[in-house]
Amino acid sequence: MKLNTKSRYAVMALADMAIFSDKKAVSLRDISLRQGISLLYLEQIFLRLKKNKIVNSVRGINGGYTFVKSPKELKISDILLALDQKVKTIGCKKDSKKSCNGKSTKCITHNFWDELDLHINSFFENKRLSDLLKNKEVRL
Amino acid sequence: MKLNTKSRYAVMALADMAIFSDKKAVSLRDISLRQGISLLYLEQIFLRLKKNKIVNSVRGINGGYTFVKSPKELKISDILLALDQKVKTIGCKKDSKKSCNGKSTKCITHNFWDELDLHINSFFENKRLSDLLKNKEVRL
DNA sequence: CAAAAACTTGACTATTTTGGTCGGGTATAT
DNA sequence: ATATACCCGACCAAAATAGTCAAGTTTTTG
Repeated sequence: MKLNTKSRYAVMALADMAIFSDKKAVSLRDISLRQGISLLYLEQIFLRLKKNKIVNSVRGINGGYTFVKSPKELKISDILLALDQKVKTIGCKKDSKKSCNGKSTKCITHNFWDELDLHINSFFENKRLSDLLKNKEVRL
Repeated sequence: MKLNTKSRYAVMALADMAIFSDKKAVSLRDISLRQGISLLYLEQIFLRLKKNKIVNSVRGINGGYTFVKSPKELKISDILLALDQKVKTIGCKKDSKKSCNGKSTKCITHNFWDELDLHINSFFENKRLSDLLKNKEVRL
């Protein structure tokens, strides 16, 4: 079980933004250089962050991205959601026809996976972006 | 982020075994039929469970698999480990040359991912197979 | 003993997901 | 004007996933 790079890079990039955003917009180029993430890939990621109202964009020569919510208010779960990465450990879906494995009843481990999802998602729900930056010296 | 079917089926199959093992070995054929998992796939899974001392096998006509540890003692983390599925949310490794993204320092979000791994793994560490079966009516 | 049930094992494969890149835009500050 | 930076859809190679296949071996029981 692992998180994909898209989600990971998104959190990294936004953490970077949080550190370096002193009112001004932060450009992807800068983030790319500081965090070692491909610029083109970052564009793809920020497209979705923008669509999901995590960031605003500023075009033009001193452009870049700014936060919609402040890092203090921005939940990690919001970020993952923007990238379609909510945790769904299993396939047991509430399909109309069959639940779980084609049986009419829930599979024996169903409740367990539900618990797991809850356990993981609550972690992301309770973390704000600003929490990641505590005790971080800023490296320039 | 999702668990693969191998781990999922392993837990399901072992839960099934726990319900139906009244001293006797449980055959994969029975598990396959009850849980709707491909027999051939189950074989692949149980091969690894056996190699990792989660189950013993009994050959021959009334053969099947039995538990090495009782379901009361068997941790879910043991099962996942047998299938190489310990949680490792990210790539930040302790490589000798570079940590995280090629920088000499840990990436800004490193501690966060460590926390996440810990959070998830502790869930699996604290669950025993027998815990999944509580409040379960046995369906025949 | 023969036959069937059940485990053993490695190799193989189709599909999907991942992790990006490419190319051609558009907007805006200086 | 022009350089910088966002915008966006299409594309693609490689890896992982989710199985299947084939060809066994072992053991019980009729």
